[in-house]
Amino acid sequence: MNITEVIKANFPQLALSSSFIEELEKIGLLQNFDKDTIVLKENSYIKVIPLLINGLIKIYKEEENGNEVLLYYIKPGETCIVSVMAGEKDEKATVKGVVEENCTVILIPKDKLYNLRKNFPVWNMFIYEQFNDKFYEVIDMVKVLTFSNKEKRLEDFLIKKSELNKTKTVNKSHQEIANELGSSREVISRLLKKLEKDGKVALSLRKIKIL
Amino acid sequence: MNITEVIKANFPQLALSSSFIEELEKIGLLQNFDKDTIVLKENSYIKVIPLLINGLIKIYKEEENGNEVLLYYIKPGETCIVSVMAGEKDEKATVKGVVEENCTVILIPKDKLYNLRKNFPVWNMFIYEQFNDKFYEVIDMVKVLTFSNKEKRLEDFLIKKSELNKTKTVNKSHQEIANELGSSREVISRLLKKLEKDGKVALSLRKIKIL
DNA sequence: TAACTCTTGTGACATTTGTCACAACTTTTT
DNA sequence: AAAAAGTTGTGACAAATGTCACAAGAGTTA
Repeated sequence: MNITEVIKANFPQLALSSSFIEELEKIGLLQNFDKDTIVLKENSYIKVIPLLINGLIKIYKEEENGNEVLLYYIKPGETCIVSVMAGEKDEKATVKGVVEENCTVILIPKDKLYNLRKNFPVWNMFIYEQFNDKFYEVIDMVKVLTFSNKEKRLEDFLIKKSELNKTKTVNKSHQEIANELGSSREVISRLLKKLEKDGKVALSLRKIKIL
Repeated sequence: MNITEVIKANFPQLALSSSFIEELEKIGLLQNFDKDTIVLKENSYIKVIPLLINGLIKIYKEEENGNEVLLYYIKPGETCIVSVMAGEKDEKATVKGVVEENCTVILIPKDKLYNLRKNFPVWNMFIYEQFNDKFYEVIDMVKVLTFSNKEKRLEDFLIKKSELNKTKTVNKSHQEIANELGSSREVISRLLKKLEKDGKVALSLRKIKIL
């Protein structure tokens, strides 16, 4: 597996520029990360930017008291925009990132970012698009949080997560889901039971099948 | 009032590049918008991008049924990033923008964006920063919506709004606030009464004074 | 000043969500 | 197989929020 190949396969917009691919061959580094690796720490400086080839990364916000909220997932073909920004501005991140499924990534050293921004319009457009996508995802989340109840939020979460998995099941405990959605285990259990009664899901231990 | 002056006064990052200012003198257009002008319509294409010199623009999301959620305000020194993105991608916006306080803006035609992105790293950095700021604002909103009650959300709103106004009062009816926060008038009235009892605000008709 | 419109106050009640307590069930470890 | 650890189910109750109904106040217009 070499960089040119994986870029062409996963980042068609970037592959449009052959000079960009050449550059990436020079500065990029292929690497794997195992599940549960913390790839983005709060309050620490960014050294590298990942381009995700395989796997799944979860980006979330943690409160002082340990509560967390899921913000979004990074999937193959995407990068971590909060890392890009923190890198460009040489600032600390204020969100956390953890590997949800074993990952393969291309790492780009932070100090190469300026050069990419200056010389490769395709890179800038890519960043714009990435930012835009996640921005709208989070905006949509604000909408759901404002107008919908937990049941709808839970349904949204299950559907989105199962789409990312490309399977019809979500393998998480009720407690884990409660943490990601900022709710309590009992509430999630109750709502899941309701969804099961309504014929929308099938429940088993650590496994929710979407029907 | 000419473009070079207002750029230097309101957009220091952009003013770093004299060639950028020159370019803007060529393609930019100073214009005023009155309160309540709709500057960003849902489902319509973008023709111009605004750089805000004076005033305040409200960006919000509207649901099918007419409900709305406030997303953020654009203040002097900022641009409308959803417009920039929609312009760059030639897509429709999915949020709305309305003038909250009479505005002066520099308008940049949409079809000049590619050239700016290609030739002016300061412009790209500016867009990155704008995106980043609003992204974190919305992320913060997700956090508040997830972990805080309406009372906290209302307090946050009042403080943020009064800071933007640079006065200690917010001139809105309870109904208007309820709309922006996606709640009901009665709830907002009750919570405001509570904040008044707690000595945090003083209430009069269409006027909330922060103490 | 009277009528009208917009705005605010408030009680009563329903629904949603959170919290506590505890039982039961599954899987893993010993 | 027994014990332990992790997971799920559920009733009871509390707190927060939404909804309905209606009254009262403040400003505007006739």
